[in-house]
Amino acid sequence: MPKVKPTSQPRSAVDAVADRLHSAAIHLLRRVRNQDTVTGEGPARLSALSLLVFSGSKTLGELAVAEQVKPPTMSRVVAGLKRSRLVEITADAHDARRRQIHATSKGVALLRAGRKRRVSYLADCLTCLSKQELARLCEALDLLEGILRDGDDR
Amino acid sequence: MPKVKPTSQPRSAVDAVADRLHSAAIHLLRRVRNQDTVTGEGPARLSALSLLVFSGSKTLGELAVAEQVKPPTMSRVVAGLKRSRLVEITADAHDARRRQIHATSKGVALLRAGRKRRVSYLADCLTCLSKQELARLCEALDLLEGILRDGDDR
DNA sequence: TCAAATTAGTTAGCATAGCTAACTATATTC
DNA sequence: GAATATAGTTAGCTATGCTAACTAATTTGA
Repeated sequence: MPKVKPTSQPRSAVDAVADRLHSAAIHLLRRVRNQDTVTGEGPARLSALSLLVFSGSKTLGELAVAEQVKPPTMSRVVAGLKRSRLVEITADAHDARRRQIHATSKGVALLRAGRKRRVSYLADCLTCLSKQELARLCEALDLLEGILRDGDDR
Repeated sequence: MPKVKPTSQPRSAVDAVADRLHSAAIHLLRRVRNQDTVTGEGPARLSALSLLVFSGSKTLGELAVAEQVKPPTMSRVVAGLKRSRLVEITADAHDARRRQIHATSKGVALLRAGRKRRVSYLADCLTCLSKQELARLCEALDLLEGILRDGDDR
């Protein structure tokens, strides 16, 4: 939920930026998406795998929350990853209902390769920027990341 | 396809920005996505409808190319939009194989309402930025939009 | 001119990914 | 120890992506 704070900006200006941001994000991801198809795994699986590689093993429920998806959906995503031997599932020591999910080395490798491909593609797009422009983009990312971190609760 | 130009940046710096950009775009859209569910139409339909509202009537093939999707996929998306009375389909005067697809006024209204909801949500997220920070984000968007415009050819 | 080739779209059938509802199995609470 | 709550799964729906194979219309060219 967005913070409801008294805004110091004229609403229309904020709206315009919001709209452009949305559109840019859509178009950017549409470009990048095609780079992922060669892995043979869909976006939901890659995203979940990415989380596992980035932040270690998680239970199914934790994954579902992190990916903003319902448990049955994540259950199937994980089943697919397991079928492809990209994750392993082990019992939780303290709670027999829970299942800990870990990326396998194959999973880590696949993710790294995919990430490399995506990043290379985007990086190629960014090489036309000057050093100064790149720094400007970086600053904006700092801001965005801050916004996206707030309200991780939802 | 990205332009292949001699890069003036150290590769690692560009890669890092590319990676952060990718991640920020994913998380941003994941947030916004939930705002769209209330329309009762899925993302592919909303995206196609958006194009129709933004740039007027199109044939099915044009829509498929613009949305980077194969014709059968777009065929079904358009069928869904038609079922919901968000678009109308008319015969092409010059080529009886072609079908011109137009947004209806209901379609325009639905899209505008959805856009308003999305933008409001994002704008709420952005209100915590200062005027200066917002301006910085704006500059970065100028750069991004430039990059995304190049190679619209694909 | 009319047969062949191309082009626009559809249909059928498969996979992934989202959901809810209803279930099983384990933990927790009283 | 019985009731309740929690973690996951299963079943079954929809939407969105694909390819292959089809129909219908247009264009080519002998």
